Amino acid sequence: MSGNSEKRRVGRPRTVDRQGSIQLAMDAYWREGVHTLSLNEVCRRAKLSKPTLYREFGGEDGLMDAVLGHYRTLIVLPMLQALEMALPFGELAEALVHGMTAESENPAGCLFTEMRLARTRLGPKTQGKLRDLEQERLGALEAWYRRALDQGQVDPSIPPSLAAQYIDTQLAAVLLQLGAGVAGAEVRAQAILALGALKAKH
Amino acid sequence: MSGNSEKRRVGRPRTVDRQGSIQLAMDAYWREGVHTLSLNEVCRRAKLSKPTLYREFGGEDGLMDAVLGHYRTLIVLPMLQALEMALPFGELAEALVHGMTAESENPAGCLFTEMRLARTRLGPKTQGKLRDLEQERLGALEAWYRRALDQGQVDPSIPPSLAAQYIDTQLAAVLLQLGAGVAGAEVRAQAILALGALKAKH
DNA sequence: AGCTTTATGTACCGATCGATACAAAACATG
DNA sequence: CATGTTTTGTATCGATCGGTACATAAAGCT
Repeated sequence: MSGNSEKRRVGRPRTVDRQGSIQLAMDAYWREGVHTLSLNEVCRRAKLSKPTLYREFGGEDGLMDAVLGHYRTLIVLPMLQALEMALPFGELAEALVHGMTAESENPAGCLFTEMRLARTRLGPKTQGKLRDLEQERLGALEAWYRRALDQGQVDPSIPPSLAAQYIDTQLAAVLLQLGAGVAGAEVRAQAILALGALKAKH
Repeated sequence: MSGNSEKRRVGRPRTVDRQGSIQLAMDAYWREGVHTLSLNEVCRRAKLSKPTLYREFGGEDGLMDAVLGHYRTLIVLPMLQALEMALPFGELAEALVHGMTAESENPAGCLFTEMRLARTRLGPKTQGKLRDLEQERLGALEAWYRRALDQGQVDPSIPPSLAAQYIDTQLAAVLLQLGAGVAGAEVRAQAILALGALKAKH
């Protein structure tokens, strides 16, 4: 039972650039919206023929699943890691909001947030990965809040699970407003006001 | 030039029930989502043949415009009038949130909020009416905040225009979460926490 | 070279899309 | 009742949708 995963392969070798296509698809979904692109248009953007998309990803659901995974490693994980920084709650929160509202090469808004808003129209794989991402994010936010709680920086009367949901909601609102074209400064002011509600009264 | 608007009419009289169709269309859009229904399906729900829809409303854009107008008089205006009540800011805010998160015969979420999130996919008339509704709503919220300011109930360091935007954002977040299936109690707790950030410190 | 195996995209499928031409229906008028 | 006028929905349009059969290309094997 030597698990020789390198199975013997003969015939024409693969030439499909999966990672490249995933990147292109992510760009397209991000820039033009998840639900505005038909499958044909997605194929055009990702430089995939339609049968290749079905062969490699099993359909649009599989492609979105892969795109979401790519988005996680590229965007979500770095943001969650930023939560580990040893900064006072208020400062880290402001830094976070500043980072989100700053000018960026990426399109405004957030693929993750957009998908969350219309999850019923997503395939089962994509919905599953979306749920996983939400859990991961909520967990990280709750851990952050608990650490701040230990240091007396936040309001102890707020349950950490509620606080995590609240932060999640507020950060999603930031991205939504940015996506809708609201000016960064205004969004920032609102977000800082909202997150300030969590700070410890003294 | 007697503006006799009652133009002479001969021939077959109209049998189309505009108001009824608008109501049916609103129900359908609300319950099943604005962007999930094809024009054919909308016609089926609204009990309109497709040519009738084009004749009476000029297309889906016109129908949505009419639906949004109906929604305004039915849902938005009563809510804006509730802001006129002579209650302390905090109490009125809580009452508002309670009203929104309470069980209702209407579908969860909000047609207005859903349209705002994907306005780029709406027709020009609908987008225009959407902008008008937003202005009206923001104006009412700002007036509410100013009144509360006069009575020392809210934080004077927050500009009323920012406060109005903030409240608007938070109420939209409430409806979004409800539409996503989050439990009413959790949504309520978050909203009250968020709106509490506006209260005057003493 | 000839054969086998795998990868690839053209070209096509039926269904449905948004949009409209037009004939039948329903009434007022003469 | 016959005629004129307006309303209404059937039946149809070309385009595009998501999805796939199949001929061709490109490699290894003998």
